[in-house]
Amino acid sequence: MLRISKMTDYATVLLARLAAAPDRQLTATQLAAQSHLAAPTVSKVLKQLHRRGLVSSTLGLRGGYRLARPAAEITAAQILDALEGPMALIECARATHQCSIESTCGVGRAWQRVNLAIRRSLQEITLVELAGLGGEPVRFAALERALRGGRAERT
Amino acid sequence: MLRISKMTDYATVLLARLAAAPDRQLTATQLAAQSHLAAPTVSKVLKQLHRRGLVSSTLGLRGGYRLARPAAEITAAQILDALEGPMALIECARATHQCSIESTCGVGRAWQRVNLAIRRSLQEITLVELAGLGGEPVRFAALERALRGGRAERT
DNA sequence: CCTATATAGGACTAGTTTAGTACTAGATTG
DNA sequence: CAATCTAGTACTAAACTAGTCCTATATAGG
Ligand code: FES
Ligand code: FES
Repeated sequence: MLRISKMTDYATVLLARLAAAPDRQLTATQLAAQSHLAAPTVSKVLKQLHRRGLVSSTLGLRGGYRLARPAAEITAAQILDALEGPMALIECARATHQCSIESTCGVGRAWQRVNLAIRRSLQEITLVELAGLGGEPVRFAALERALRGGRAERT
Repeated sequence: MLRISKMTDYATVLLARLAAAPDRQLTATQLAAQSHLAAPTVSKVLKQLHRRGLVSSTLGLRGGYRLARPAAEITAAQILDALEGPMALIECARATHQCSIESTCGVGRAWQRVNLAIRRSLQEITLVELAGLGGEPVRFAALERALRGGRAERT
């Protein structure tokens, strides 16, 4: 179904919260309350995000989390990678591709290009847009350009 | 990991085979042999493809499968839909979206747009390209347009 | 009419993945 | 030194996937 995991979804929500309060340090408990998510789950996701360098943390009393860098520098692709590892649409696209029928089918290569194209598109979407902080409605320039197919359209 | 299921991968391979022999009727066994896949699995996938109207079948002795319509009229999006149902990147994008935090998060909406954009891109990719039958290398016009970002690039 | 060859459909099982929870350890403040 | 945080890991339950198997039905040909 070409879906992302719930964890990744949660991660986006939490990152959006953090992006909305760039100067404050938020604890896992606070974020859980704000997001209406279970505390242990939130904690798990945040730990993962920390490990992948998307958030920075402070230990101890009065500790908490904050974004490791400005929201504009965090992309959808990075979030996906952090939670689910580098994406590969099909098995054959993985690192050690050992597809037995690769020589004859040629399909793998085609999917890989789809893969790459989607990935690059996701790299153009930042947390600012995902969090809806941009002031203007979310806008995926590249993808929309693709969809319009060159037709000029205003607003 | 944003991946498609093996079944969908198999489906693409099988459809590519059928596309390569548009005038012949191929049995599940023949396709299995050509693709180096297990016969029961191939059969299962073909049945699914038939149910979703991507291939037509002939029963009985000397029966078999063929494409229901020209390869150029079968898109990657249709194949994905056939095997996995309409794609929804996140839970909230599903038919009965009952996300408890939808009002406050806004993230769901953003992902939905990503979802839609990817989907439309997949609709521009036909089986001709996936099967590598086009003569020229696979070309995803819309997606590449998106990636170039308006920069002119030759070949 | 009977048999061999195909597809159609569904049920079933094993395996893998995901989601969620719990527990232990370490850091910081006051 | 006690309270409040995060860090890391391990574990369990549930969901999904992949693959197989069984039964029914349709067709061609002897
Ligand atoms: S299915 Fe792996 S390369 Fe074609
Ligand atoms: S997570 Fe469902 S709408 Fe935000």
